Amino acid sequence: MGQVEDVCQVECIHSDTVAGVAASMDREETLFQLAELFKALGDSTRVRILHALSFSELCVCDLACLLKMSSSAISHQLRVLRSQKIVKYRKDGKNVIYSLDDDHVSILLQHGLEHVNE
Amino acid sequence: MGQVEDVCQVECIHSDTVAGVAASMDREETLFQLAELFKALGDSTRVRILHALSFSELCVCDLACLLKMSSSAISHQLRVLRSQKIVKYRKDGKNVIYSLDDDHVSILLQHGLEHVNE
DNA sequence: ATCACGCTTGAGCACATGTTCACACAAAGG
DNA sequence: CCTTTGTGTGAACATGTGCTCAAGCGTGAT
Repeated sequence: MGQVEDVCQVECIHSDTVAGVAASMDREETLFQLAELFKALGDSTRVRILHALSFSELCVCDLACLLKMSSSAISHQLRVLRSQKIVKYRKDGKNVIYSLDDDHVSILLQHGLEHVNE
Repeated sequence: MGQVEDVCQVECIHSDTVAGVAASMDREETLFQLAELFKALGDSTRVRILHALSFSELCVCDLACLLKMSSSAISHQLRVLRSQKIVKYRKDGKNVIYSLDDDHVSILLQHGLEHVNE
């Protein structure tokens, strides 16, 4: 024992408040996806990619050039961003041109920047 | 050679566009802090904590009870959220009661949820 | 076809991260 | 005083993550 009892038993200090909040909270799965979304945004390289794409669509090579990183590294990160539908892409000959998927993303970046700038 | 050349040399496909974007981008430090903010939001436990706090202020023990986790684990995560000024707290006797720091946080959660819900 | 180029991907490795455990600390009550 | 309770923190461990390297795939040009 110790790891179970430490969970503060079934009810705790303000059990009525806790019950109310528990009833109001969204589904576990939804919150998990929300965390996955923020996790995808929570990397310096990916933030720089998205910030760049908020000004103009760019191909992988352009991004690599802009961020001074290998195109392999950029491609790996774009894969993460694609998996969360944060960026979309179109093919143009040999190039693959990426852009932000929708304006939700710009809005998130904008509000995030406002928080950072106090 | 190989790791340097792979950086796509100094200029790449659309060098004019890249130059324009490079001129428009925010400071590296700002974007790093933005990534740190999203990183703090990018965890399932922390998202659930914040979502709960969006309904009501709660003490550590309440959160532990609500999320069925040890208060130690909750405390560790609250430390991360404090470091990014995402939550604030006040002391009430033996209890420490946490709440969202400002409405930027609610807004970020809200827009994030909208993105998740397509 | 052959080649070059832009891009993607898997393996590997160094490093970061989340939880548990044990302990320490402060406040309230005995 | 001592004990209990709510909370914070460091070490340790397992797992996750980001980059490099090496390869492979498609497209377009020679």
